Amino acid sequence: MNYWLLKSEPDSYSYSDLKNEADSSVLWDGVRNYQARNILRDQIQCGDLAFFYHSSCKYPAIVGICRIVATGIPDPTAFDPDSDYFDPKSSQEDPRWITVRVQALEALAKPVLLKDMKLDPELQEMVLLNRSRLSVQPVSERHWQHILNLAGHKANS
DNA sequence: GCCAACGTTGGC
DNA sequence: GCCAACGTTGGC
Repeated sequence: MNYWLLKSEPDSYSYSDLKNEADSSVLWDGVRNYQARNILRDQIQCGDLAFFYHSSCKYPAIVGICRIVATGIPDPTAFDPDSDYFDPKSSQEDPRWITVRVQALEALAKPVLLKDMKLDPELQEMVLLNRSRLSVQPVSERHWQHILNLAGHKANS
């Protein structure tokens, strides 16, 4: 079991939007960064957990928990000429963009603000604080548990 | 809205 | 393969 962090701009797609989906799940489409794609394609496994992070907003923060419920899915928006994410170099036979389906589990009791994470000595090594532009990123188990504690959740065992 | 960081593109 | 130009991300 591994842990991840997924970013989304709440003005375009928020954690509550995910909660409101049928089955609280959605295909994580539209990622067009190769490093993020490689994580989606090669590393994320079914059953892994991910934080849902709100970026580019007034209070950037981790706001909820999701579970990966399906993997290895070609991103259909790459095949759609009407999509903002259309990529003519991606074909059905050789899809360039592979992604996963995520399901909302629960919102954090208290969102964990970026500004507080920046001040927390335990979290200085987080990818979020060092490679802030990567939209799909790993979270260590230690950081995962620490953030859950900050969020007012009981630690898992 | 600004701008630093950094990823991508394309000419050579 | 280098690197300048350009585009995007995302915090502030």
